[in-house]
Amino acid sequence: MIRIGAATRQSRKSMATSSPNPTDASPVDAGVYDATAPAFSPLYQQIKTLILRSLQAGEWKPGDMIPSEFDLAARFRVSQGTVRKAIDELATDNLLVRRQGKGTFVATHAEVHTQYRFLRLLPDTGTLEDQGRAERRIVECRRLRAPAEVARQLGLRTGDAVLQVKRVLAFAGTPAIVEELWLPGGPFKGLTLETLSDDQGPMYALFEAQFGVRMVRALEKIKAVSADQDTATLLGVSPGHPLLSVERLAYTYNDEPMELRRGLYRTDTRHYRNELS
Amino acid sequence: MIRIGAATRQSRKSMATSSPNPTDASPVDAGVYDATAPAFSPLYQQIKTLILRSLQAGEWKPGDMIPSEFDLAARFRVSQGTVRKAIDELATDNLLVRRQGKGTFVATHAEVHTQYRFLRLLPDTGTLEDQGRAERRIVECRRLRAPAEVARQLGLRTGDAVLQVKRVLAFAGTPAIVEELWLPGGPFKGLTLETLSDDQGPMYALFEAQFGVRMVRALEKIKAVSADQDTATLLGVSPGHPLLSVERLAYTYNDEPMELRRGLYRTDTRHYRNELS
DNA sequence: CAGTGGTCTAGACCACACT
DNA sequence: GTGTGGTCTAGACCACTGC
Repeated sequence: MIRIGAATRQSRKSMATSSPNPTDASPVDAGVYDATAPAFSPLYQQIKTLILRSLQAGEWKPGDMIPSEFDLAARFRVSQGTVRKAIDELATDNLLVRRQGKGTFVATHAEVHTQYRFLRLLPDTGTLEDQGRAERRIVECRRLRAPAEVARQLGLRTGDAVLQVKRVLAFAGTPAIVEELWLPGGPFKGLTLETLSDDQGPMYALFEAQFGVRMVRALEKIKAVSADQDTATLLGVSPGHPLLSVERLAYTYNDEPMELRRGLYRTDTRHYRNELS
Repeated sequence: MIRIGAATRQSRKSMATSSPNPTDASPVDAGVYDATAPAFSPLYQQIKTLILRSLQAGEWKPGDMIPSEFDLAARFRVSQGTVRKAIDELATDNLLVRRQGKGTFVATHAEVHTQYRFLRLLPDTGTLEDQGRAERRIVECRRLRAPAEVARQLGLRTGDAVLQVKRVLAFAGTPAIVEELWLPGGPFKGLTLETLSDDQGPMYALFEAQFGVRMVRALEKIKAVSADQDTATLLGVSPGHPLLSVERLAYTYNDEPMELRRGLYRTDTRHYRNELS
């Protein structure tokens, strides 16, 4: 039954920028048939997009409480249930955190709970607490021109400015991870070895606080490799020792790649944990 | 229907078996304070449990369509919205699959879509289709008594009957994976090397069809190791070659462990893919 | 066409946290 | 108490599938 362009159901959604009244016919409603019309998009999806836009724009920062469901419903001129469904999905994606009785908050990496969402190396025996906090040591922080492959993955052009960081993580004095990071120079202007070294919390928390860059999701490619001479020295193993190679591309809002990282993990007494479901 | 434990809000739901009228005081409502009272459990959670129970009992088998939301609402004497929320969560957990216009179905491993939910080894370049179907070869299938460690992980007693299966997977003629599986003898009574060899589909699909065992989720522990002599021969690499060790404990409904598996993956031209979010 | 899941609303009431 | 998120209902209507 004749659906065109934007919408039957959606006519209501123009409310944010124009009248919520169905009498205001948009161009697409005027009978023009568009074979490439976008698929139907429910109201709550549009609300979700609007909230996401506010997050990106920094209207609410990590850790902030966003307006109540009721307030948002009023702002967007929809029912609370519709806002609710939008927030539900954003919470499922770990962009928002709901706290009953308190409110809904912008997710942040500066919480214990999300602390180990991205670092999946766990001790074979005992608990996380047993191994204590990871001790970090920044080995290097340089500004240079992006090699072709790095540029490609970060969505930059070859030769664009990037930052290269190298660090070692240890548990109870024993080095376990050596990592190399590549960050786009623009968003991370001003990042120095000192900034990184002085910080004690999770690196992604610092990225949020200092540069307004929030990592939202990441893709990892894992391989088994042999330790080369340099890495072997840093990790205290012999050359040739099997190591886990973890290559990560991390994205901020809107699927924009913001960090390329390659880690080499010792897995003698630890393992990379993954849940399949 | 369904209520045990305690409840304020739940008074409504006892309507099926007793009066919905608050005047009928249940023991817990009589002013007795129970410090160990179970936490509040919403109606939709209880519905979820009931549906799960039907799944476990085999009332609806993998691939079957379950009753419509309306029918289930009538059966459980709740509103459609409540059933909806229960089904939503079961669908999120990959236990059910919703198909608009058709119905809601019990998830199964015998679908292309879920085919690679558990096998995460992908080619570094090109697509899944490029590498073609995995060629499977069963090397061994023995019935024996469970070693202590295997028994512990499968929730059996040391010495209980278990099946041990060993197989090799290859892509385009090149072996890439050697796997060893341990299955509890009871649920898998009758499994033979022939059964396994004759089957062409995913192993978990065969488990569903032949033994009524549906794998629902799994936990993997990943390490980097060096190939031993035997493995090196099977995979066509030299001893000492770095390999990915993937140890998986797979669970069926109700978090019951049903399979222990250890795979050794070549990662020269392939990688283990993981999405963090 | 009828049957299924999907969206949206409006309103009532409960649980939880803070003040 | 007030304000927040959480649950539940009842009903309307839309979108998709297949007869």
